[in-house]
Amino acid sequence: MAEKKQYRTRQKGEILAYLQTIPGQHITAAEICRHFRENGQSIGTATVYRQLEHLIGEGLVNKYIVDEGSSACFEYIDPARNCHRPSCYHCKCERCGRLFHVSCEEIAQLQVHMEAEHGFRIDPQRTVFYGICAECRGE
Amino acid sequence: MAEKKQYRTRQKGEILAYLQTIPGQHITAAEICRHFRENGQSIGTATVYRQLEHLIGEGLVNKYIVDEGSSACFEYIDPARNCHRPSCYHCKCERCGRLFHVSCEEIAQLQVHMEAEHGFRIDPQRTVFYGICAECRGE
DNA sequence: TTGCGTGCAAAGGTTTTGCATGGCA
DNA sequence: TGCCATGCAAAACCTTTGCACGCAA
Repeated sequence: MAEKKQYRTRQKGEILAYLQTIPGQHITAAEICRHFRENGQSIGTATVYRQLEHLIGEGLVNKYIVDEGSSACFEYIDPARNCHRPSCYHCKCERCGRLFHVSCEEIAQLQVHMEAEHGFRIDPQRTVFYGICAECRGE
Repeated sequence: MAEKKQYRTRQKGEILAYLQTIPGQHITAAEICRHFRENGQSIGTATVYRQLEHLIGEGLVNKYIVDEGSSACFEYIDPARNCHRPSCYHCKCERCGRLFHVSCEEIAQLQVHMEAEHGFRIDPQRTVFYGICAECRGE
């Protein structure tokens, strides 16, 4: 893997800094653009997409396809909180839109089972459980 | 829910009939269009999308958003085989792009666990496991 | 100076929508 | 005769790409 030389630019720094203020939250490329536009520091759409791609490559950001027709969601992953350990998964509530982290023995077991019995090695970083969260079901 | 009156048309019948020949397989709207174009029975793109939407509403077809940039996948659900039982999930290989069905006791158990312990009711229809399939790992 | 990054606009691809026409009941 | 369905094209939408210029190292 050839490590490409990367320059530090204003846009790159600002995008990362902004994402770090909302770790674990879903956000679209368009929303990132809007955030900077409203703060008077406009960043081009293409640049946002290109920087997000870099961050994904560095493992700092995950990308999720949540709905059709709408745009993809990006999420900052705090490396310190080590949220990408093997059995840490994401649950997305289809009603309130919130994103939860789940990490437990049962999921780890399923992961082992899937690989042993079905030959399928799950990628926890990209896999998202969709469903309804406790609060939304209670109401 | 108001049942809308529906007419039986050539296009509707042909789309459903074609999908029924490939139950459990994934196909895009464009591929459906191409199939009919090649058989000399052209059906407009808009019509295909509109009919697929009807079929989704009737529970005969499922729609999956697997990747981004590419088109959505549709799949005929045989009502007799009841393939949308609670523990039927999809696995998408990130390398070869194939989409597999998985239905086993372990996943069903995880589903129960997630609801009991984490209060999260998984929606199997929308959840997709991403990872690497057996063949791609073996090579 | 080198060459990556940026911004704009245009292109690319998928899906939706408007509108006149066609066809089922 | 109603009115849903169709087809075409245009629109809407998200994302990528081409290109000239800017800027970090």
